[in-house]
Amino acid sequence: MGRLFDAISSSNQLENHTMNVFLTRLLFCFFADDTNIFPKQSFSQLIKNHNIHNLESLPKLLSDFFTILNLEESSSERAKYPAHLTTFPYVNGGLFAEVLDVPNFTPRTYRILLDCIDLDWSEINPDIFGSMFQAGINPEQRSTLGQHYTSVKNIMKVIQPLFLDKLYEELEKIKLLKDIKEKNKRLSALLQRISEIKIFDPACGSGNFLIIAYKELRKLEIEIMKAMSENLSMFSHIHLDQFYGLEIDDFACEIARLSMWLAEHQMNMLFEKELNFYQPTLPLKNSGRIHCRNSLRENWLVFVPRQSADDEVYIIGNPPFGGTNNRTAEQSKDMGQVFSGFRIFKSLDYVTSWFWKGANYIKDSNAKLALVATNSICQGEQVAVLWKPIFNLGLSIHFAYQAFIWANNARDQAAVHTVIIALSAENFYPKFIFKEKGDELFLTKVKNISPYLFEGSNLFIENRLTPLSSNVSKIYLSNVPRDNNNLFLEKEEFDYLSKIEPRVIKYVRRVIGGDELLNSRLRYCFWFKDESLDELNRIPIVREKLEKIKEFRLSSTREGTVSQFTTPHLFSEIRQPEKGNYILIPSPSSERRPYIPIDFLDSQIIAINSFMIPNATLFEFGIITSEIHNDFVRVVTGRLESRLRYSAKVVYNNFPFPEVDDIQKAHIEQLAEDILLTRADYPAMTLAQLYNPETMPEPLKQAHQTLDRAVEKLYRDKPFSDAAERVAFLFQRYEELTKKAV
DNA sequence: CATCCGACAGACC
DNA sequence: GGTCTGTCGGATG
Repeated sequence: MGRLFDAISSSNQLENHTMNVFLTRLLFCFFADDTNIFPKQSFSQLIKNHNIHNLESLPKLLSDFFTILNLEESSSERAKYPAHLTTFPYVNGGLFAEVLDVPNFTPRTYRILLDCIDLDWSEINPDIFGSMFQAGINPEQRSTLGQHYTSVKNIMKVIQPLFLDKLYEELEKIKLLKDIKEKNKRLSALLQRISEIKIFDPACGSGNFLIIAYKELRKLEIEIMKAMSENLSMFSHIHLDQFYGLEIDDFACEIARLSMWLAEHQMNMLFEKELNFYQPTLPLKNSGRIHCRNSLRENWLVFVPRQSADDEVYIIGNPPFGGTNNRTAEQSKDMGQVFSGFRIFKSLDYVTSWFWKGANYIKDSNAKLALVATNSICQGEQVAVLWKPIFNLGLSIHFAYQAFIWANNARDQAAVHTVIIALSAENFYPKFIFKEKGDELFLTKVKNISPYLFEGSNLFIENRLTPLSSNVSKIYLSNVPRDNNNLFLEKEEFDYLSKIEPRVIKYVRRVIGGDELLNSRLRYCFWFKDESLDELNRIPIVREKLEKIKEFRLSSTREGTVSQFTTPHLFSEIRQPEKGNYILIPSPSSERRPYIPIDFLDSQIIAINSFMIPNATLFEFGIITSEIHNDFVRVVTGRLESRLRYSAKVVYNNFPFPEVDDIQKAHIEQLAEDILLTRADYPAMTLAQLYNPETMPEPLKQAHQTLDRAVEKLYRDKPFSDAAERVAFLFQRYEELTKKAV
């Protein structure tokens, strides 16, 4: 089909929309041929019978053919067309309403068309073919669309807990009724109810969510009808116009509409098979209320109107994600409109726009929402910014899927971790937290779901510039080079330079980022702080590197970087401690480790990609490496996919350190030192190996556990039973401390 | 002026 | 080609 598209567009000058509609019509006809929608005549024959030497008349034939499909069978207009066309039925549904410029066919494109016709279209699965098709057609979308495609499994995670499970529960309850009359009455009422449900996907793409939701409601309807013993309805009560979609891409929109018809036809066939009532597919009804619009610039109430606040509306979908560095100018403008009136919002992901608009749609109503999102909206700096205003609308999270790996057809392990979050104005009890571990699914019923998607209060940890706890050392982000790697030296280059240009060696320092710290890698960098640029430029090797840095900085889109082209010998940001030791905390670091590995370093060693606590004490080391601190990190910190990304403003500065006297402090310091000494017993192991759960030496585990218990005891005498209890305790402490501060 | 993030990126087996 | 785990620099507040 991609070949057909390429062939047609290379030999024709058609508008995008025209091309999209034309291909959609062809697809419908292929499908109609193979599934008996065209009972008397076949489109394939019509095309195949056409004389290949007379291709210039093909557009006229197709154009007439499209007109016929748009003419009611009783219409006198039909008589004006040849007999082999008028045996085709009236299709309607808007698919053939528009008068189209039909493209010309070359012998080559005609052959490709015949190849397409010969495929078996009856087997196509409308829930997935849209995305496949779209990816195959649109060159610039070929690379990205596969990633946005939502599998049926993932769609079910959204719609089952949102409404499907409850409807089936209701059906099962009714089935148990003894009184036949009452039972039938209740079944009719349920039928009526599902015929009034509205499903809305505000970023519907090619319609996956709408199609699956439609099919599932039709299946439920069949079950309801089977349970009825009288007044059996002979037709389906569920209509495509209960399904609403907004989609910015015109082609995706056309495909979504088409897919809804295909799904309807398939469900009609199932309906007939299960209940023995024939459902005519033609003429097509309104194919859902799917509009090609920028969802974020529209008032959703106009597209999905409500008779009253009691209407049963479900907003579902998987809107696009886009972090601050990954948005188009247009998308940033969208966010400006959606979050107008917000003082801070630009650090939010693009996907949160749909949450905020959705939250405003469902507030004070019976409408509910469940959307897929990147896990970053429930971690780190975004949490307070987004969830505070949402909860202030009187909404709560009534079910959630904790972060899971996004699986798609492109790659098994996708490049993002996702969550599913459902919001409603109704305060359900219990609320459900779903957690996937491998192939297993765990369900916890809880009283409240925190914005971090754990059981707990609606407390948010806000960005804080200085430590909440007094008498704690300040933490700093490490140095930032912005040098395009020109100030750095690997071990080999360092050795080489030592030989050929020994006068630069005095400027070289060891440099440590997460990688070097954890894996004991040796890496060096030029540290030209306090050196004269003119002097440095006299050394050819250095001069060459500095030229490259100058060029790199000048080409940056970041103003601050550009202005530093005059100081190419310096790191872009320098915060290196002048003397003494500092604690280095890598960011990020694997979540598999029971503790984030941290270490003391000499100030001569330059830090990058991490956090530094200059002049830190063993006490601070002990607290940061303790289990309770790591528990806190796991809940609140931002993550790189699932990796823990330590942070200053979210984690360290908000962590309620325990209050201690000198004796208690000395005790912690001694236990912290024990850890360092135990590590030193394994000089051949890297920190990554020492803290790998599979290779962590038993004595080191012991030393940590001893420290863990001692730190816990500083908070309260009674031991905690698990991480959840420790974090709940810390949150409470945080709340008290922040209240006091006001 | 300092920090957080990545519908990732790149190394390693 | 899976699997594992952290670079780097822009945008932001």
